[in-house]
Amino acid sequence: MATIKDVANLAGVAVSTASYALNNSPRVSQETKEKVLAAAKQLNYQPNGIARDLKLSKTNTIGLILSDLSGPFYSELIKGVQDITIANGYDLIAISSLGGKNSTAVKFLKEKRADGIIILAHNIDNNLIISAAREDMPIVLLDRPLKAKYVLNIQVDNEGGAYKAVEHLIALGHRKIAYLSGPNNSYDNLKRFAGYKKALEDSGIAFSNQWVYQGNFTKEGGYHAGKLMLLQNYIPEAIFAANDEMAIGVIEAFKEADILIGEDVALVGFDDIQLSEYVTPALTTVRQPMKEMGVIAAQQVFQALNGNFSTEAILLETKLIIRDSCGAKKVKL
Amino acid sequence: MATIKDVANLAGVAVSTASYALNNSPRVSQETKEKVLAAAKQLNYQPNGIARDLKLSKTNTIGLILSDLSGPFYSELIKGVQDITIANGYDLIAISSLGGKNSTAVKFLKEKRADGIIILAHNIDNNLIISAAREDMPIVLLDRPLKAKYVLNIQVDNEGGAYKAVEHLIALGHRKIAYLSGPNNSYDNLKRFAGYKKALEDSGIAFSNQWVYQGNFTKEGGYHAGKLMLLQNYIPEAIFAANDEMAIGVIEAFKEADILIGEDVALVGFDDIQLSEYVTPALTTVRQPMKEMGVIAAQQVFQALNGNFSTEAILLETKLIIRDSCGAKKVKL
DNA sequence: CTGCCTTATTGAAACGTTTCGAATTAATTT
DNA sequence: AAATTAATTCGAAACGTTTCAATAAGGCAG
Repeated sequence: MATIKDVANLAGVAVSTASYALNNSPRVSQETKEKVLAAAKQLNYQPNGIARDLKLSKTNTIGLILSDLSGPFYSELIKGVQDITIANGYDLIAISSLGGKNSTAVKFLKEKRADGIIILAHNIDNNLIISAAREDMPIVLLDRPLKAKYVLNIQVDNEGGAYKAVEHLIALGHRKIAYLSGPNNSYDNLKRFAGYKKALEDSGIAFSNQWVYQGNFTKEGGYHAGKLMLLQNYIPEAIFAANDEMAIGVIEAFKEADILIGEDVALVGFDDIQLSEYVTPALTTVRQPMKEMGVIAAQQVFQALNGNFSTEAILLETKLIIRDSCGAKKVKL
Repeated sequence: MATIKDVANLAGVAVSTASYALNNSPRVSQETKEKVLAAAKQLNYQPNGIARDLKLSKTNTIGLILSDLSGPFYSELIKGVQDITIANGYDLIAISSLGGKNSTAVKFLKEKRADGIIILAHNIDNNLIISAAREDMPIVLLDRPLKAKYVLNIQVDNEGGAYKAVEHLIALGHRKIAYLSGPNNSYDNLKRFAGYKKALEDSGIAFSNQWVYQGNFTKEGGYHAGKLMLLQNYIPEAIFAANDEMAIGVIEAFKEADILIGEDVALVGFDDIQLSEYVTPALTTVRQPMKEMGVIAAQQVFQALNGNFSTEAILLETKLIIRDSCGAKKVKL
């Protein structure tokens, strides 16, 4: 692979002039500029970006860390982030935090391989984030609050969203409302649980622990929780699932037992993933403004890179999307 | 940020010894090793990965270039690739080819920012791929054939898959079978179209150009094509859509006109995206072994990095997944 | 013709690592 | 005690850029 040195040699100039010429600096004459460009072309010269990054201590790249690159849930988020990074002339790369201690994500954080980082991955440690964030590598955290220097916070109003969902179920006349829970170490899950409890409380419904089922945010988890309800022969009047994937699992489990969701039991999810609209019955759910979140996250990164660190956490509103699984439409008829 | 030089100073040793110590080389005594490690800890030293990459001319990273990071279609592929890269101790980063000439993907290719590249993105130019591929950066191409040095080919048997799908429709008694087409510059689409035509031919059905509708591989495209059929008042007996997203668009269009898919008209898609199973009626489709493709692609990269360049293109088999939209299940009853 | 400003070019240092070969010291063998 | 070998440590070069400060060459006014 030809280096700038080869180009300089072929063009008969110093490497510094070659560099200036290639970067179109006004310091160099038109004549030599052409000479250098010709040489570069002849040698099929491609600058070594890594050397450049090292010299400039800048990568021109924003890293987006996700807990699992393959989740369908992130599409819109990525789109939002991408729009802004492209508009700012930066590169975006997506990184998985899969693999724990020596995941690519951890390496990226430690070794400052990007100029800014956006994280939506519960399995990245707070301490790592704190020690990795620097003035020239601000970090935007999307799934939990963390007050630290060079760390920015954006959250969805999980508690409010859950409140809306459960309030809706209560308005439909349900009292025995089960909570299908995500992992307990998930901040999102905790907040949604809080919203659920608050809604019950505000309506004077006593909360009971036996209404809580663990589903781990996965479809399988939801399926098993549904099966468990059936086995225990305890079917609640309504179920609030802390995310859509689990809700879809429940639908499958109940379908196998010929229990009609939206009639025999009401169901509401959270997230509004693409599937939710297509599943039968269509899932009533709480929509998160994922694209907006991506846009704002990226904007925050660039603002921070320009020295404006907004200190206060941003809270994004959710929206209840009423479809068929909660039975509301039938009630109205 | 502390550098290795600072560490060496604090530990009172030369930079080279510090380096050896940090890399746990046997050349350095236990005693100094501890001294250096202590100094590193005290300074919160983090090695600069970019400098390391430059020195070693190696990034320990595999790049996966996708035309659109946010497509739901890639989940399984990514999973497969990820499994193998992690197993080999490499990092994986996903890159979008969005943005044309100065997309991140192009930069990655030109500047050799990864040790190997996997591409599933029709908007990356053949010439770019040819000039970017090198012994120390092999490229695996997933969506089209390209014979070039250091370029490896893996394809899905698009033609065979399409053939199976159309053959199935013919076996169900249909003769007037429409083709819902993807973009004409897509190799995948061309192959699927070829399979469609061959199946017709082999059954002695004359092909007609008016059976071809353009849907551009998008749901909207499929929707409009469906609407167009309705407007023209020409409903075929069966439709073979060159991908699932278009098929789902058709379902929506026909649903609005109260035409029953699976009864009034048979429909088969291609890809078996996650949605296909959940849509109503569930979509009969041709499944691509996406995860397997990812696994094999990654394996090929590592083999190439070890000097074994398999020259022959790999062709992966597809599988017809029969669900409700083709009406086959009803026929059997 | 000297001195001074422009303009164009250059050499060298720097970014933060790794690693070769040499140098120093300690240990072992003869 | 001298010579060889082994164990440590070190200095310097290298990876491929960018950019500062210095130099060289013209051009022009005095």
